[in-house]
Amino acid sequence: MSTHPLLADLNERQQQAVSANDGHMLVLAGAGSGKTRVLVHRIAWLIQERQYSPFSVLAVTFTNKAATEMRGRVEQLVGSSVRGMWIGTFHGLAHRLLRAHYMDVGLPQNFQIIDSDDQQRLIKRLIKSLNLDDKRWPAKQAQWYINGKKDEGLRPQHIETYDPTEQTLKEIYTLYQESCDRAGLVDFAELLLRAHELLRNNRIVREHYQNRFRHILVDEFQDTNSIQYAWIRLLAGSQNSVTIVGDDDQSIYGWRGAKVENIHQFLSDFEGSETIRLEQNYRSTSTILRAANSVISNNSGRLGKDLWTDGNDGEPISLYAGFNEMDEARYIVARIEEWRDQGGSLQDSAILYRSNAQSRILEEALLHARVPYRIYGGLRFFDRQEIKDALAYLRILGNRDDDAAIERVINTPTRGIGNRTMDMIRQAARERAESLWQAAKYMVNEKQLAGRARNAVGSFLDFIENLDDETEEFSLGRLSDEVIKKSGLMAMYEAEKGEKAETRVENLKELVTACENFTLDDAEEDMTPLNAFLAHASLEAGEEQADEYQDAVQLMTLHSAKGLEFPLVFMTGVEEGLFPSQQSMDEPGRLEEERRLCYVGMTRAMEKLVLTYAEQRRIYGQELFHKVSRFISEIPADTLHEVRMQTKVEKPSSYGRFNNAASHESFEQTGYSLGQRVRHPKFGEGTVLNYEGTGPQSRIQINFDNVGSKWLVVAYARLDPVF
DNA sequence: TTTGACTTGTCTGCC
DNA sequence: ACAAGTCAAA
Repeated sequence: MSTHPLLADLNERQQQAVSANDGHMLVLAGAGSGKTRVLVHRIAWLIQERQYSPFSVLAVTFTNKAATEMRGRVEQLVGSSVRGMWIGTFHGLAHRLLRAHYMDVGLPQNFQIIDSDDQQRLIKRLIKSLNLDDKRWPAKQAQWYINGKKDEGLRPQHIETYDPTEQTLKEIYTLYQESCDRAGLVDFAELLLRAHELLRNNRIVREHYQNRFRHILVDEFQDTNSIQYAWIRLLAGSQNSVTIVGDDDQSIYGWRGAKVENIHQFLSDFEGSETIRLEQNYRSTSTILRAANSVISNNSGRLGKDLWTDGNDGEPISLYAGFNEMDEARYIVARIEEWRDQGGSLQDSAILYRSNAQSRILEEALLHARVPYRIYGGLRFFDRQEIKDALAYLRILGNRDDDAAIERVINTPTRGIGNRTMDMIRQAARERAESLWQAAKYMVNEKQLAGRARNAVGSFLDFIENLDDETEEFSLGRLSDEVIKKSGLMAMYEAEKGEKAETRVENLKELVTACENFTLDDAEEDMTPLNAFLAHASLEAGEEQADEYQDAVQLMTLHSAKGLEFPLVFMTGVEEGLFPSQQSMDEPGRLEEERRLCYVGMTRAMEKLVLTYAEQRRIYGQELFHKVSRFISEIPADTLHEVRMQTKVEKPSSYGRFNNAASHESFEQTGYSLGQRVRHPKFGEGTVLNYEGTGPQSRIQINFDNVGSKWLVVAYARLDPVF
């Protein structure tokens, strides 16, 4: 039997998944088992072999990046455009549904998406307007409550509670929702919830989509939350085929409502579904795989899966104990330079960290060594203060009732509309149940404001109206340019001094360029360019604008590394309190999630994995001493290789598993730790490289900056620590 | 109302 | 360490 071209180069299990008949399917895909490949080939199979129209396929991913990649790969396989196939993130697809049926869900046509930062500001303001003590009721907590309820599919009226604390939270939720509805604003959770309600309550709409999407495929299913799952169930109806692909060991979004249990739920809700396990790993060396398997085996309640590879052992995993975070960064840069000098490409290396705050030191070290790098995530382009200011003006032009945008820029740059005036406008808006814009207009017209404030507010209103008239015919690029200049934003940032202000000016200019280059894609033909651009800004936050073509080291959090692979991977800050994070140590479930995150990180590495930690680290401006992460002790000792400074002093293998005190051993023996900087009266400053013996007679090796490396007896050398 | 000095909370993560 | 929030002076 000759193999179908779409099945060539696939292993037996993969072929089984790709060529399965209609019906439900769960693909349990381990890290590096060719999961994306299977999904892409499956879609191509449906279109080419089974003759399904691309219109009948719905594919859901978690990131825009994954969606774009998947579409491209399917088109490549099919050999033609797959226009009409719906592929995107849950949020992107929900947005599309709401746009198409805005009237059915009671939204204005030009509704806008607010990000969690906007959301928090809005909530903070509402808490104040309810005369609640904002110490007792932090906006963050209320935000968490509201989003949590929305993720569960709950509206305020569904919540019945006798707990006074929750009653107040419910009150905030109610008021928040009213404000959003009035202003035409939709938060991330609301996108999903509204789209779900649309499908649930509107039979015509529901049946339309149920009849259309015969095949529904969901990637990263372990990260779906309740509302996303309910969404899938509604679309599936009783006749459509649902394929879910996931890995319970890579579930790392429990904190935002993801439920691994959805996998079990799927098996009981979708009767007769076939389960296919992909366990052959094509990515990592067997050493890396063995280590990762060993770590994850400490978790309980796994669906069970044994990853294997027929690849070679490769090098052992390196573990480096930095003296502090600067030393850790220095070591990483040195290893990357070594990799590059041996012919490796920088793009093939990635530095992963637990939290974004860790990136700064790494950046500095790379910058210093002139090694190009690229950061994913973190503070993204459209999240920047100056960009959000400019976008707020654009939003007001599109919709005067956008209270969040008005709040943001009515006095940015300062134009004499202070807190007192704003409080009066807010109060009027609340009493009259209208937007800030309308209330401001009313107060100016009815002379409810004192002379100076009235002038200030009046001229702001006029400014916006005039700007809108003038720019009616403008292209998006010209419009943004005009807005930035006429609003005084550009002048304001130009007047500020310092490097920071300069970047802000640059960013504003870049925003204009982004507007000039922006084009609507197929799915957005129903929108105005302005609205489409604003939606892009919220849903994608500007991933694509970095220079992808330069050969650069990749920096990102462990979370954003999911789904990616690199020949050389550094996992940094492997310390108790950092990774696993302090917050995760209290609840047992959270610790297992951290362990899965560790598993995700390790399995990103193809050839070489380097783990690093710092014995001393500055956090919140305080020097802290962390122990090495417990996850290190879960790695088999024979796959680990401990590196010490430039001399690569190795610990005898009899240390085997590391106890957490071992890393401070050198300090106890000599009073100095490896990597520490010291000053000698004659030789100047240097770094401790190695040590020998114990007590005052011990000798230490120091690499002096000016005179090179020397062995000195601790008792006689008059050394002073340098900090 | 604005500005600058001072105090306080924050560092998980993301669509 | 940094940013956001608070408070008093101009």
